[in-house]
Amino acid sequence: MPRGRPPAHTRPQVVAAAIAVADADGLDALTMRRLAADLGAGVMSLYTYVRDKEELLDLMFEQVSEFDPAYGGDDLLSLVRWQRALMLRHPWMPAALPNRQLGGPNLLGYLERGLVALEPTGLPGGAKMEILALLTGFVASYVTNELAQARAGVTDSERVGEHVARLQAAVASGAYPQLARVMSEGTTTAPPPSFEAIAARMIAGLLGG
Amino acid sequence: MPRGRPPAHTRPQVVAAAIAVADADGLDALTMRRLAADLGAGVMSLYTYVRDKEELLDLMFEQVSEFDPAYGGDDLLSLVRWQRALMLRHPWMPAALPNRQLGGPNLLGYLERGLVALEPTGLPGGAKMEILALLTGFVASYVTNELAQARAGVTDSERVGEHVARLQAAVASGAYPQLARVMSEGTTTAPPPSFEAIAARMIAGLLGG
DNA sequence: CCTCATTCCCGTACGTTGTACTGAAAATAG
DNA sequence: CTATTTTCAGTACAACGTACGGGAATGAGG
Repeated sequence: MPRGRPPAHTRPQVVAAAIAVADADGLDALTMRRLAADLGAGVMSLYTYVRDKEELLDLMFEQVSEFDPAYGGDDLLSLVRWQRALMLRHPWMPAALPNRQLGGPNLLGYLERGLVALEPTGLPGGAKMEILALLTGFVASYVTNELAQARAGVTDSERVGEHVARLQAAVASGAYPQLARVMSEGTTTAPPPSFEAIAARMIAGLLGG
Repeated sequence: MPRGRPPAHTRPQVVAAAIAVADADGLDALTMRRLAADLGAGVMSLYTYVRDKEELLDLMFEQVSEFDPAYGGDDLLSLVRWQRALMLRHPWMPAALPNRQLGGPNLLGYLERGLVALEPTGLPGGAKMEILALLTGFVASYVTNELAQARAGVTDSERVGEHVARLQAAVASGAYPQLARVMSEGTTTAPPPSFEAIAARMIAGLLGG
């Protein structure tokens, strides 16, 4: 039987609460105090379940990254499709991606699947790892753009307002004719190619098409 | 004639000092106090030259991004080559890339050049912007990997040590055979394809090759 | 020369963050 | 009971960005 005072929570519970905060209010809102308050716990109690905030972020990634076979099999396009779905559901992932360490079975499973998919290429291991990292970075960039476009018009935030003003002033100077054309276009034109198409071409390019 | 007390520094000087700190000791070392100390100024004096730290980072990007024609002309491969050189020289750029606003002539010039290069594609403006953003994200990912590999073996840092230990434990479980192969390979195999090759294929892929 | 308006300098101070320290609280084992 | 072990959580600290406000240094007008 376990000795000592019984834990009031479990590690997955704490991590789930952190994910909920980040999903709802963004990564900046995820502070140890906020998390403790949401759990009804003392701030320092969290450190029973987590060494520090970095580890908490690692665990959030791991917990969120259970592979869903609905997105396909062990080919790169399926993996990338799955990553995009994850990041769209959890918009904090791209920003938290740097400095992450993949330690748990979910993320190691993803890595293994990616290596399997790259097996027929016969590339050296380092090159495979690099390709997987580049693909993840690509998905993060793509989703970041996607989310930024979804926020366009909704957010004003003072800061982007000034940015747009600066851009328009620069355009008015006449020194950037192509930029002027793009900005006058608005969003009325046809939508850009789909994620599937871009991702497929990117994979082909990375594999030496 | 300008009235009032004369400034003790100039804005480019302040920005240059900030770049020097980040180049030498990393982005985390770039605090307002450290910057003020390096300049021999009071901390709050910095806010005469810069609205806040975000703007300082924007100005650092702008100041660093003077285009060097030695890297080529107005084609995408030249632009990407130039971006990589910048990021290798200033390793803090990839990490500081999110939330940046390109306001100055250097960065707007880069944007204009990129749009010119994409002109023959006939794509809508939004798609052009997206391609440029994705390319920048790709370069940032690539350089991040490059720098991480350069640090491999040099840094131990306690945190990566544990990471490697976890990986080896996972590999020892036998559940990840491909990962095991890659880790046993070491870095003895042939180097991965060059940046030029990967970048060229990525551009071709993004343009619909 | 004096005064005033203007501009920059910068010490102090506040709120927020992650987390080290410490001791109380709650369980089991003997 | 007592001892041991584990978790809980209040207090406290260092570091951060920066708001505030008064002092200092200049040119302009009399």
